[in-house]
Amino acid sequence: MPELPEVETIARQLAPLLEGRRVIRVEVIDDRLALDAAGLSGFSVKRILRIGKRLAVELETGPCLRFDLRMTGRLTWSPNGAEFCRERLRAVVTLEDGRLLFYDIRRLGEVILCDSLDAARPAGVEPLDPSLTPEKLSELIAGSRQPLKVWLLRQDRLTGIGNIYASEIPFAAGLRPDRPVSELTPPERVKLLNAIRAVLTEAIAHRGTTFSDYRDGRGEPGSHQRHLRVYGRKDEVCPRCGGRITRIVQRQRSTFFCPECQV
DNA sequence: CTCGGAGCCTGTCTGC
DNA sequence: TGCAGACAGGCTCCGA
Repeated sequence: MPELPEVETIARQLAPLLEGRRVIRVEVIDDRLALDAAGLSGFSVKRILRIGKRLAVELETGPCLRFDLRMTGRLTWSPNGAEFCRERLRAVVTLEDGRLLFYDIRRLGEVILCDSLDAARPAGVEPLDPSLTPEKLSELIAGSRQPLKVWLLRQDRLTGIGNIYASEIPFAAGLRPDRPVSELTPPERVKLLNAIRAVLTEAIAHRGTTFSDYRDGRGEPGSHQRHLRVYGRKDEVCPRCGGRITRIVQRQRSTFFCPECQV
């Protein structure tokens, strides 16, 4: 479920609630989560931040609890005294004045204890980091014969883009998602980089995209689904050229694009 | 290295 | 109504 904009939203909302608070205990409810976090009790939360599609809870003493939400993972803050649902609750981090609740319908999510923040970091480059220049993007693309959309999903190149934005970005760039990425011209690579930034930034401003399961750190749905140009809009009219939006399957996953104005 | 497919899970929707 | 199949925001593993 959550991609970079959704996890960024959750991290920004949770940070002021968790940072500086002491961890009382970490409770693992779903035994699919192979997590022993007993050693974290008593230490304070230093920072909450998003890295790629992951949410990291960094402790003062160095270790870091890493939440991979995958398709249906959800993180919510519940202040002391508030009622909370126990259904599909997979883990609970109890702090001084409330609880961080981890829910996950499909149970594909993970919670991993890392030695440090750096150990929790994925291999790829952050797409919104200023260090991602057109030259750097070309370095990352070099040698790949994958189609653009499939390449955008590679977390070892750029980290944080998922299936929704991997359709929205090629549309914003005016590029077909099935173009081999290494065949993009230098001007097309600049367009691609601008589209990556614009699409992710706009989605963050809308607190992410909600179809069914995603909720932000306050338990509220995002609003970016109202602003999606092509994702989930098969057979609808292209908002740019009036063409017909098409769905194709790449690597067993849906891709949406306009065959008229994406070249 | 790349690629395609299966698998991990649960839930919803569609069509017969 | 019942049931099979497709599909869903992700990722890893395997063999070719």
